[in-house]
Amino acid sequence: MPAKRKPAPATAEHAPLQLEHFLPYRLSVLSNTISQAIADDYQRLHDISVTEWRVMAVLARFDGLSAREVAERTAMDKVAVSRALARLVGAGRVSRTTHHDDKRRSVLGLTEAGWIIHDDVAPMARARERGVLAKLDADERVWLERILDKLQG
Amino acid sequence: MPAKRKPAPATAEHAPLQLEHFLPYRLSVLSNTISQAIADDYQRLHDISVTEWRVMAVLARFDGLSAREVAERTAMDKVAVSRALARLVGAGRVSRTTHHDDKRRSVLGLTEAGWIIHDDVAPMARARERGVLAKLDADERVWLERILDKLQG
DNA sequence: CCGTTATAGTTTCAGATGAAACCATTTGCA
DNA sequence: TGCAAATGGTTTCATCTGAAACTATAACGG
Repeated sequence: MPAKRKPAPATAEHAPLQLEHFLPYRLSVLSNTISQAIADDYQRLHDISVTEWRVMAVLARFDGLSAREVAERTAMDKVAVSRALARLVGAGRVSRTTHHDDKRRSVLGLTEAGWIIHDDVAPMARARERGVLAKLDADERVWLERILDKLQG
Repeated sequence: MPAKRKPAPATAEHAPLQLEHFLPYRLSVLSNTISQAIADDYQRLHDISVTEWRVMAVLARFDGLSAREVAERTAMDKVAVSRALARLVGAGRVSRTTHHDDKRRSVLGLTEAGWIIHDDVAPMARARERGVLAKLDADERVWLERILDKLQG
């Protein structure tokens, strides 16, 4: 943590933000810390990026999605998804065929190799999540769930 | 192949993550949504990036910091800070002098022009924060505060 | 003092990113 | 039908990013 410093602003008429109490900033720091810890886990073991992992996670849950649907479910943009898919298909972790009715769409799914990686990474991700939640008691966990639901809606 | 897509995974032995209930993922989406909304505000009005705004916000609060101290307080890396400072100083929004005792350190602060931008952006950022918090009732706001404190510690 | 090590900050390089242009296919509708 | 608009997906381009190398100054140990 930073050392002590001149606490007050020069002139009283300005109203500087206090980042350490500013919700958007706190969420950003917290989120980046947690996501980075998980990413470190799987980047060390498998050669895989955050975007690639998100694509794999969603294909593990929903088989046969198109690229656009993957983008929707991961909240990533379609360029990022396209590139992640190129790498994943190239590495034999995801299979891609063309939709028989609509030749624009691809039909995506994990391959056996993809499942092996998934089954290794998913428990690590869950363990990290548990590590975070362990800092809260049962009440707090319930409230957090509820608060996130409301903020997202 | 069964009827439509979107069903459960093929084999029951896999345990796919449910991203929509996975805390790290939800935090990431929420945080990005909020931060992006604020960034849109000030990028439309002033030509300023997220990193630049963070540097300005912290200098508004703590005058005379060095670049390293800014990096600490913003949780950004020193390369990002260095580059943001180069642009800010170039644009006359931040002043930079050399520390009289230690010629390696810089001594940073907002200029008048910097303060004008700060005083325009800070209220917009606060308004966005209020908009988010307005989705919660008083109880929930208290719990959120408490939960963030515990998760960060 | 002098050499080693540590620190502040910048530059370089190589990869990631997103907006917009692009191609192919499908859909809407006159 | 036929053609404009919409959609799925990829490529391009310009920017952003962080790790590691680098420069300059300061601190430390003998």
